[in-house]
Amino acid sequence: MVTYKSDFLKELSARGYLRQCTDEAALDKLACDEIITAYIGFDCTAPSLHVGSLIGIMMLRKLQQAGHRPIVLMGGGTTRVGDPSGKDETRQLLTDEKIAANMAGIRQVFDRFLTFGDGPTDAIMVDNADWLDELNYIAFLRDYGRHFTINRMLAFDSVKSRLDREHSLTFLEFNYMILQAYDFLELNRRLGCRLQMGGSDQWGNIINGVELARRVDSAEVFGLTTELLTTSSGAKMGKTAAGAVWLNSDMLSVYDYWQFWRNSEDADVGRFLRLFTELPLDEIAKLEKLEGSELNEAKKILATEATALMHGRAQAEAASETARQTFEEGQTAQGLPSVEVSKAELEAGMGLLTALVQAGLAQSNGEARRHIKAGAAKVNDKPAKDERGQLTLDDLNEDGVVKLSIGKKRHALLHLT
RNA sequence: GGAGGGGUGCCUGAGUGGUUAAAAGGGACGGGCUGUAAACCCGUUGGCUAUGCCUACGUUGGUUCGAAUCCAACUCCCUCCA
Repeated sequence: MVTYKSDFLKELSARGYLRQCTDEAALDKLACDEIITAYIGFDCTAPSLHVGSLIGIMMLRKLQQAGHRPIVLMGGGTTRVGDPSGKDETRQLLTDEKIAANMAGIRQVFDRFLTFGDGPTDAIMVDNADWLDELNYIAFLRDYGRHFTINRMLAFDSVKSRLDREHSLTFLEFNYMILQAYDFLELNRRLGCRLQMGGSDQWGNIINGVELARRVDSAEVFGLTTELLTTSSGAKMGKTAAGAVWLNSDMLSVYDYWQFWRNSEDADVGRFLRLFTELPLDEIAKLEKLEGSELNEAKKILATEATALMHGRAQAEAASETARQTFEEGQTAQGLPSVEVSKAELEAGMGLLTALVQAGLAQSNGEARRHIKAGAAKVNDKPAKDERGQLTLDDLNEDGVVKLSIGKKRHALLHLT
């Protein structure tokens, strides 16, 4: 491992963020000498970011902590084009309204990780629609298009994998990398941005920007990528039974977010502690040395610390307590994700299948039925065998709720409105 | 513009007139073992008001008692030629 002089790269390196860098020696020197302005772009393809983006968000945070200035680039313009990286199929074109709504959802998380404002190291948020929307086609092609060769573009993974797999890649999407490269140039001109960061899948797009800035403005800018977030067993991370691990709490409850981290594989605990918590490294070193079931303590700390960064300490502690009651004491913890039902509905008798679906424990009645058949469904911790079963007021426990479970880990409560 | 090949479920990929809601693998989920881990073993994997009905093999139409399978048009992709 290279030894860095700057606080920024020292920290990133020590915590295992770094994958590739266009010129680490020069970037290291720059980080020592001046305040670097750096950015990461986030496309607005969903109403929330998910854990896959968290590593980037953390990097922006580290950047600011090291005394530099982060830019959050919202891809209001590029989302209208669609990044082909890692996608087999052309993305559905999103409407402008949808993009605006997604952007509003995504913005929320950054306040938790960054300090925004007008100071020299305060974070800023910009939208690339501000400059992409007004580009003139011919002028753009003449000024910038001539710096890109098709030969090179075809060699990029994002393009190549599409072509290799005999999937179509539209000209629209093909332009994505040019626009992303142009973003970097534009941010360099407007805000003096010197560094673009991103996941390793963005490497191709990033070096395009670095190249473009050098060719057009003779500007020296840098690119830096992180490892993609995968589990030790190689799976892409970020999925749960319910879907993606969203960062916004209206998309995924704080409790489920906590659970996601709690369920990390043994082999990932140390790595995740370094990447996604701000515990001191020596403490992490101790935690990851724990063996066997003792490692569960480290997982709990990981879960609580990571959740605290995202949702605040109080909520993280609450999720932790809910989990403790549920798993260690076998109680019906009030903090479990819950859905409300009307008294009338329960009085009339509510189908067990319907209840499981409403509680988000199954996607369809059919799935709920299968779970019941497999013996995975429980009502108030008692196995539910009857697919035609009804829930009534009698099923309310002493706390006035019905606890529904699928398997050992997934629980939800029915509350009366 | 010409010739040939192809479009199957979350993904890869079999299937060339009926027993096909569609082989197999992957992934995912559930059960077992455990430590809310990994590995391993077993099971499940279109929807519904469910002994039935609906939707589904690129799209639309046709042939047939019956079509993912045959025909036609359209569309998209791949390879070669121009």
